Amino acid sequence: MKSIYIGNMPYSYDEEDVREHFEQYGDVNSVKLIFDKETQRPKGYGFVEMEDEEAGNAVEGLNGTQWGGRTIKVNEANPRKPRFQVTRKW
DNA sequence: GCTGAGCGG
Repeated sequence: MKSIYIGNMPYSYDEEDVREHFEQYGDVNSVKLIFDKETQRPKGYGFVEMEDEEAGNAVEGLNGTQWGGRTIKVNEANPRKPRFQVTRKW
């Protein structure tokens, strides 16, 4: 499983919209969009979890594409704090 | 109710 970073999204996008884009490349395990904890406004970026191959395809296929008129950024996400990553698949 | 760098409310 891989985490994918999505940036520069339109603020109007929600997790369902993101999921639909990524499901063209495989099964989406989870979608997480980041909101500002104080104002509750979307920060315009988020994360998607997919299987490794499908994640690669999705990154290749979706990076630099236009979502609602905005060119989004799609990349493999940085690993989070190691102690919080309890679910490893080794 | 807009805005626009960024890696997790």
